[in-house]
Formats: sequence, C-alpha cells, structure tokens
Amino acid sequence: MNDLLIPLKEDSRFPMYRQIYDHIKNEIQKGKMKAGEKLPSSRLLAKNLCISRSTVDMAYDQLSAEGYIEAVPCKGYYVCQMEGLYFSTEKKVFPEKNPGQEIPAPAYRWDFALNGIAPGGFPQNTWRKLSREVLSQEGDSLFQLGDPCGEPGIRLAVAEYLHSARGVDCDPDQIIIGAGNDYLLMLLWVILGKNRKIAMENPTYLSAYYDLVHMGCQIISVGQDSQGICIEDLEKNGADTVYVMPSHQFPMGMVMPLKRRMELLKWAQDQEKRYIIEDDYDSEFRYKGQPIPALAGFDQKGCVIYLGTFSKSLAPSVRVSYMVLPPALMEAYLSLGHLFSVTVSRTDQKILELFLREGYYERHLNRMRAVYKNKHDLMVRYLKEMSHICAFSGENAGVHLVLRFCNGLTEKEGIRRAKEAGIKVYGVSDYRIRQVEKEENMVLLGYATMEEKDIEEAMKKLKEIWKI
Amino acid sequence: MNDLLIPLKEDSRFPMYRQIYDHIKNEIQKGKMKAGEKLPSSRLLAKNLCISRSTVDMAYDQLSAEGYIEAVPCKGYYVCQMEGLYFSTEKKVFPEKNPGQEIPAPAYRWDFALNGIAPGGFPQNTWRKLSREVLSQEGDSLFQLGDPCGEPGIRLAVAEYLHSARGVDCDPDQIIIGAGNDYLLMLLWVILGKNRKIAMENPTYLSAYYDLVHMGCQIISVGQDSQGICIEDLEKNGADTVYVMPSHQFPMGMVMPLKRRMELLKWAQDQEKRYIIEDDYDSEFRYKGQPIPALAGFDQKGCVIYLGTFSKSLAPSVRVSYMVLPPALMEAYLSLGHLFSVTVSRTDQKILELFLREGYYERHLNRMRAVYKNKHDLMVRYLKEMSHICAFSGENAGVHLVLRFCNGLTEKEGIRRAKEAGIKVYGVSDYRIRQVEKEENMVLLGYATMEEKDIEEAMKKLKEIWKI
DNA sequence: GGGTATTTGTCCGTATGTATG
DNA sequence: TCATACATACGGACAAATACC
Repeated sequence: MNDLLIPLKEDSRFPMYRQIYDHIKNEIQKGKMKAGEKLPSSRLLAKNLCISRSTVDMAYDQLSAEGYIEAVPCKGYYVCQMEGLYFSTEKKVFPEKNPGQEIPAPAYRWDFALNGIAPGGFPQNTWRKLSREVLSQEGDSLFQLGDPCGEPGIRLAVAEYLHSARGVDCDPDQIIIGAGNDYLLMLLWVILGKNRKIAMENPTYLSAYYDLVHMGCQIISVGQDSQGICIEDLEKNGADTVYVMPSHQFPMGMVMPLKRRMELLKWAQDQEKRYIIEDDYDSEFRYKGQPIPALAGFDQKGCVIYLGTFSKSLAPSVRVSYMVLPPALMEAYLSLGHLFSVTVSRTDQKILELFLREGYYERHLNRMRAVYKNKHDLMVRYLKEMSHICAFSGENAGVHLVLRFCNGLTEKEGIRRAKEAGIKVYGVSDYRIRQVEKEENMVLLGYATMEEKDIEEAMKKLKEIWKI
Repeated sequence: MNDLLIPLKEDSRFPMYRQIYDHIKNEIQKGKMKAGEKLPSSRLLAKNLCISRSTVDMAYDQLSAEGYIEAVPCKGYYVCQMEGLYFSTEKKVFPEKNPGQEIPAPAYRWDFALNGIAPGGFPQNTWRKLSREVLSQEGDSLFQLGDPCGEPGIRLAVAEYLHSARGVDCDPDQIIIGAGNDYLLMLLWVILGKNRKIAMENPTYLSAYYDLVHMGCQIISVGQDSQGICIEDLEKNGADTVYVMPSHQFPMGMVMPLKRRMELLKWAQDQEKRYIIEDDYDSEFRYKGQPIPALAGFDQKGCVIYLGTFSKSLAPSVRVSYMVLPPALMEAYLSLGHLFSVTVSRTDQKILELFLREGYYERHLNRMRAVYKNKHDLMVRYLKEMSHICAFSGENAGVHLVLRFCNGLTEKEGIRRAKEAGIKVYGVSDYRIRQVEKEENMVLLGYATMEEKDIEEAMKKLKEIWKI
C-alpha cells in the first residue's frame, strides 16, 4: 500500500488530481488493488509525490463519489467491493475509413451552394456569451424535463417576433418548437391525420416533399406560374392541403403577390378542413420594397399552419424551428393524450430566447441582410451583363437566384461546362417532384456562402464559358 | 443634425456604444432622421457626449454594417434609404397567463417521480467548460450543415462506448444520432416500412407505444412474466417486430435473463425480416452482479435495432439519443434518396463527443451509480420492513421500484392514501396498453429525484398509512 | 489504564493561472 | 488594460481515532 508510485507528468493535459485518480482507478479495475485494501493516507501520498494534500484529497473525493473507495473518518481510505465493473478495459480500435488514402481534393473551386450561411456570419461570440450565461444559472431545474411544446419563454419571444416582423398574431400557446422543419413536418402529419392529399408545387423544396412521402403521404404535384402556385390546379386535383413558400419559393424564387395570397386563402376557406402549410422560407431576407406579411397574418379562420426556422437565418447547425398551429389543430394535438417530447435541448432554447429577447436577433438579421444585399447586388450586376446568355429571376429576396438560359444551353450542359471550370451550380431538375417533358434550361446559384471576391471570379468565368 | 442628444446611462445593462446605436436606429426607424441626412461626425458626437471617439465609431460601424447609415470617406456618415423597415416598432404585449392568480402550490410534498435525475446530478461545470471549448474553436465550419446521421466523431465515441460498456460491436456507420427516442422511433417507422405488426409488452413504456400508434402502426399487446416478454405470445399473435427493454423493463423492472434473451433472438432469426427493437433502458444503472451485455451484442444476423439515450443518464434536457441499425437497414435508409437532416445541433454533438472521449461520461456514470445505489439501498431497507404490506421487485437496477400490495390494498387506494399524506406515487395501470380485468394492486416509486432525507421521511409515512 | 503524541479524514481560506469580457 | 470568475493547487485548523509510553 505504501509503494504507490504514481507517475505524474507536469505537462499533461490533465490536472494532477485527475492523473492520481486515473492511476488508482486503473489499479483497482485491473485487480492490483483488492477490496478492503487500505490506501496510503492523503498526507503520506502527498509527501511521497511531493504535492499538496488537498490535491490528493480531490482525487480521493472523486474516487469515493464514484464508489471505488470508501472514506473511514480518522482511519483511512479503503478499496470498495466493486460488483460488476462496468467498463471493460480493452478498447476497440475502429479501422480508419480511408486507410492510406488521401482525402480527395474538392472537385470545385467555387460552389454556389444553396444551403449554408455566409462565412463568419454566425454571431459566435454572442452565442458563446449567452451560452455561458444560461449554463451558469443557479440550480439544475434547467436539466429536468421541460415543456413538450417548447419552453414558454422562447415561444413568447417567437410570438413577439412573428407579430412585429411577420405580421402574424398568435398566442405563444399555438407554437411548437422542434428540431428542424423535417421533424415538424413529421409531427404535422400526425396532427393532420394520415389521409390528407397534400399539394406541392413542381419544383419545390424537395426535402419537405420527401419528408411527407416517406411518411406515406399522398402528394399531388401542381403547376406554378410567375406568381406562385396555380389555384385552379388545386381545385382540379382535389387537394385538401397545400404546402407553399410565399415569401420566396424554393427553388424558383418568386414572391407570391398579395392578390395570389388572398386567392389561396380563399381557396382554403372555401371548404372545411382545408389547410395551407406556409413555409416562410427566406422571409428574413428581402432587399427591396415592403416585406409582405405572412399568409398566416391574414388568416382569420385558422386554416394556415406557419413554419419558420432559425436554421437558415442563424446557422444550419442550430436545429431550431417553430410551427404555429391554428387553435383547433393545437387543441387536437394536445388532446392526443401523449405529446412527443420536445426535440430541442432546453439550453439551446434558453440561449435562443435570450438571443431574441435582448435584440441580438434583430441586429443579426439587419447585419446579414446588409451582407447578403451586397452579394445579391453583385450577382445581379454580373447577370445583367449576361442578358445574351440568360435571363434571371428570384431577385430582391433570399440568397439564391434562378437563371434561365436563352442561348439554347441546357441545364445539363450548363452544369457540365461550369464543372469543368471548377464551378458548382445546381440544376432545377434536382428539385422536381416529377420531371417535365421538355429539356430543362435553368440553373440555381446560391450566393450565401460565397465571398464577394469569389463571386466576381466565378461570374466572370461563367460569362465566358456559357457563351455559345 | 447637431442637436443629437443621446441620453447615456452609466448604469445601464447595455454598454455605451449599444445605447448610441439603439438611439440612432430608433430615430431612423421613427422617421425623425430621414434618408440622406448627415450624422454628426464621430469626433463631434464624442465631444458632445464626453466619451471616447472609438465608442462612437463602434456604434456607427454597427449601423453601417446593418445598412442604416453609410460612411462616405472624407465627408461623413449619412442615413441610408431604408426600403421596407423590417421590424415594426410597436410591441405586442401578451396577456399574463394567470392574471392576478397565484401559482397553485404543489399538491405533493414528496414525489417519487419516474423521470428526472438526481438534483445536482448534472455535471454542469464540465458541460460548461466543454461547451466553451467547442464554441471557441476556430472557423465556423461548425455552423454549416453537418452529417445527416450525426457527426462522425460522436458516432465513433458512441460505438466505442457500446463496445466496452454494453458488449455491442458495431461500426460507427451503423449509428444514427437523433433528438430523443420519440424521434428515432418515428424514423425507424419510416425505415422499417409501414406494414409491420409490432408487439409490445403490457404494461410498457407508454411513450414509445403512443409514438408508434400515432404514426399509424399496428400494435399487438403481448404478455410478460417475471423473466420478461412471453415468446409464445409473439408467435401466436403473428408479430414481425417486437419492442423490448431487456436491461430494465419499464415499468415492471425485470431484467431479462440470458436464457430469455437467447430465445428472443432465436424467435427473430427464425423467420426473415423479423426485428427486435431493443430499448436499452436504464442499462447504465446496475447495482449488483455482472451487467448483461445488450441483446444487440449477441446478434449475428442483423435483426436487433439498438436504442440508447443520454436523456436518462445525463439529463432529460439533453436531447440526444442514438440508434444502431443492422447493416441491411442502414443501407435501406441511405438508399431512400433523402435523409432526414440530423435533429441535434452540431455544438451539442461536439460537446457530447468530448464528454465521452475525455472519460467524463464514464466518471459521471460511476458517480451517479454510487448516488443511486445509496438511494436504492435505502428504499430496499424500508421496503423490507414493509413485507406485511407489499412485496417489491425491480431492484438492483434502474431508478425505480415496483410494489405489489399483499394486504388487500388496491392501486387506486394506495395512491389515494399516499396523496393525502402529500406523497405522489404512480400506478402501473397508467402504463398499460390495455387494462386488465382484475383490480390493479401495484404502484411505482422512482427515487432518482428524491433526496435521501426525503426518501426516509416519505417511506416512514407510507409504512404507516398503507397499513390495513 | 490513562495521558499524550501522532495519524487520520474533513473543512476552510487563500494563492495562482487562465479565460472572458 | 483592467476586472471578474473559475478551476486548480496549497496549507492551516480541527476533531476523532489510534498508537505508544
């Protein structure tokens, strides 16, 4: 018991007390120290190791708390009877994924990616500060189970935001917080019942389409024009639910004008139990003219379900979305008898609540709007010089543009030529629910993740290589 | 422009530059400062306000970044043309929920809650430290979109944990990270296909039951004995999938012995496409004997789907669970053509990865096991004194016990008497898929959230009031 | 056998370095 | 640049058990 020689490394990344702890724990687990055996006293060990007693104390405390040893006052520390050591000592080594292989160099020098945010766009320091604040709070009630629909605080903050920024008046009790739109759509499918015929535009946000398809939903593909979804198509196809993105349709980029919005609302109100799922996609970023209030803002009869997210406006890694249910649907959900527990950690909810409440979100959006407007304007400037090659649409909102070749170039050929020049652009056909007969001639360019310098370089190249 | 008087408060919770920023922004939004108007120079304003010029600069910089004002070199700052002010100035005030009412006093002095963790059990300091480390990392790639199945790092760490602690050998590529078991079960339902007949014990973990029911799943209720689920019932009812909790069944608390595990595996392997969903509930907490490896550890033919979570072992607010899919199912999921994006924020994943990798999780589990063992032993000591009132089971594992009255008391009456004494206990009938004919006479006592002092007080009372 | 010195776990205040704002 | 908070490490004071004379 006295020959306990613990090799202490000054420069270890672990503190001394941890090294002592680890060493003794290993001795016990390997069976070198048996149950009942007495450990050297903290003073003795401290002297032998030439460190302070309290350092040894800390290690011993930890070991007692975990049940490895037991403290007998005025006598000493003794190794406990460990029944069923939990962790086997052997460690499994997993083979490297690419043994010996180099990570393949990225094929593209420039990527007009459609998701992602501007580099440096995430308010990292603020987030860290708020995270610290939240985690420093007294008490650990924060770590017990929370409200299944989301913390009351963040729901109130979101309701206030929706009121002032999106013209949506709702009660915090109508809001459900969830980890991403995918999840909320799954939830919505449960709430709405499984026999709905949901209409979606073609092309549309394919992720939402697949979410619903994989749940077993019946999807009807309907047409769209420059104003958005075709209402007649809705009637014709017998849909009872429709998924739309009025503020900036993905991928086509059109903003649904007020008139069409009203027509759509009228369609929903025409019959009982018709619902509009309004994905308020990219509503945060508008560069010209008055923002149009969300459809849900005009809804008097409770037929609009509003979906919003922080994943696009803050960062894709922040998995927080929200859904505003009409009172009747919320009641239906609550009366299911079992609520799905909330999917966002309470700490993240608290951080976001502070972020909203203290005005950081508003300022963040203002800053990002300015950043994206610059990139947007740059893109538009170059595209105007390319009028002999393509027309473009989807401008003045969002963070991507739609190009339609007018020189005979096809989508496929356009993408191929861009790829050869090291530029990744995206085809509209990737977002179609159902392919169209005639050859596609449109591509999508997202500019959120691109630096302005890169936009200039890439656009200059595109102008060259897309010439016929 | 020169009469810009900004009321600065020294003791405000906002820094000075923020106060200047807020004031000017308000002036612009309210229209008191119009587009094109010149702002006082930073030197002049600083002099007037008796503060440093750099403070004014900070405010002006912020305002320029957000597009409110524009810096014209060698001339000054000018108010920009703001098209479509985003945030309406009026704030909506939401009515208080209980106007004038007091929050109702909790009806119970003691609560043998079945969820929740020990007070102070969450390693708050460690979590905060790791959170800071993760958020301090260079670059913001962390905030871009991550792997839809979860970060490779945490999947590897979980695979290593499962190998050493649960005897499960799997590749990190078989693991899917998700926000809670509810979500993973929804996902699983998509992966397995919708026409499955899923068998569940009665009683069982009702949350999982409702998850599946609400998805439209066909559930078959099967019997159980002291060893766990009845295999013959499975055969008889034509189930092709079964949901079990071999390590500590909820709510009945039995641990499935090795023999039954093997029989269950044999059942699954008997026919093609039979699956076992193994919810490794409470496997972290075992107080006696060797831990039994998870079912998935014996599975050679890929018919066990393993579910694990950190919500119970760390804190309910940490919404991270994981699912190990047999290779064939993982392949099926990946080939769906669209993966649901991961529901856990990348920061949380990274924090948890470090928590596992640096050995904190192992130590945390050891500590909690010691804490819960003390409470467990205390409960058992009191229950042994109550043998004239009830028998108990579910001991030596988990954080709750099952009591069966042997003095004629019914569940209902037992709960009622406890309530009168200010003690909340839970009925087994709350967890039944289908009620049984004969009167229930079992209650559940969770001890995780109770302090030892409270356990003693409450148990002494129960011993009195449950006497016949 | 009783007094005393020693050893022991435990509690507490304090110094130092680092991270953070 | 300065102030604050925190984890870590240190050493003193105390009371109880033990060993020794």
